[in-house]
Amino acid sequence: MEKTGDIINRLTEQGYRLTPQRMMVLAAIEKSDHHISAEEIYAQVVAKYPYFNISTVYRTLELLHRLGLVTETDLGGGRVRYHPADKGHHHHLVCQECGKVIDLDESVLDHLKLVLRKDYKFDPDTRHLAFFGRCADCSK
Amino acid sequence: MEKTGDIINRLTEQGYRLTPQRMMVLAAIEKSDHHISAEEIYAQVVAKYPYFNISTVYRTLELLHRLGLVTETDLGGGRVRYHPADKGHHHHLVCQECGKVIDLDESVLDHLKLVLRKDYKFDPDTRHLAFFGRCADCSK
DNA sequence: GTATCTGCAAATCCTTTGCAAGTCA
DNA sequence: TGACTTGCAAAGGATTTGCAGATAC
Repeated sequence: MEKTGDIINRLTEQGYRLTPQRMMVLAAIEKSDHHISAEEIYAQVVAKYPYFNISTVYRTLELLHRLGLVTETDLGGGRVRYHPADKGHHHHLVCQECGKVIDLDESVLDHLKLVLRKDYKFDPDTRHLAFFGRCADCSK
Repeated sequence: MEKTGDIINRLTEQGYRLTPQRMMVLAAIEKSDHHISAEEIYAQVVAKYPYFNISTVYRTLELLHRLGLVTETDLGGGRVRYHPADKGHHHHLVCQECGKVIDLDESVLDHLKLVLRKDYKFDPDTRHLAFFGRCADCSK
C-alpha cells in the first residue's frame, strides 16, 4: 500500500493532520480499482466506524483534490467520482443506457489531443476524458 | 423560425398538445445560440408569464428529449444543458477553469469514432461529446 | 495548548413527483 | 367532454455549511 503512504506523506508534509477518518477514506479510494463516489466511500468507512459522517468524506475529498492527490471526474448522472491521481491516466466510455463505464486506452486519443492543442489552443485534461454513448450490450 | 415550426409539427403529429408554455420553452431553446439550462429557460419564460413554473420546463424538456427533438448534454457542474437536435452536431471543449464552452468541428472526431466503434464496440453519441481541460486564456 | 478536524443538523442546489385544477383538441 | 397539462407544494438526492465539541501534534 505504498501509494496510500505517499498521499499520507504529502498530507503531513503540508501540515495537515492524519486522522483515522482520513486514513479510512484514503484506504477506500486506494482499494477501489475503479472510480469511487463519495457515497461508496462513506458506505465502506461507516461499516467500520459507525459515527463516521458523510460530510467528512466530502471535506476530505475536497482537500485531496486541492492538493492534487485525487482526480475528480464528472461522468454525468449528477455524481462526481474520484480516483487517486497517481494511478495513471485513462479515459472512459460511459454508456448512457446502462451506466456502465469502460476504460479506454490512452493512446487512442493521441491524435485528437494533438489537434485540440494545435488548432484550438485547448489543453485537454489528459487524465480523464469521457465519451458518452451506448455500449455493445445496449446496442443489441 | 422554421425550426420551431418543425418541432411544433412533430409534437402535434404525435398527439401532444400545443400549449403557450411549451411554445415559450421552445422559443427560448431556439433563441439561445448555445446550450441552455433549465434554469435559464425558466428565467426567460417567467419574465413574460409570471405564473410559469420550473417543473413545466423539466417536463417539457423530458418530452422533447424523448421525442428526439432536443439533445441533453451533461457538461459537468451538476447541470444538464439542452440544444435543439436539428441544429447540427458538434462537440464541446469545456474549460474547467473559467467554464467557457468552445464548439468543436465534428470532423475532428472522425478517426476516434471509428476506433471506438471498431475496437470497443462502443457507439458514441455523435451529437455531443465533451472534453474537459483548459482553454487558451486560462493556460496563460 | 490550540489550530485543525469531526459529527451533527440544517441548508442549498438541481430535479422529480403527487395531486387537484385548468385547458387544448 | 376527456385526456393531457399545468401550477403548486412537497419530496428527493447530492453536496455544502455553521457551529460546538473533540483531537492530532
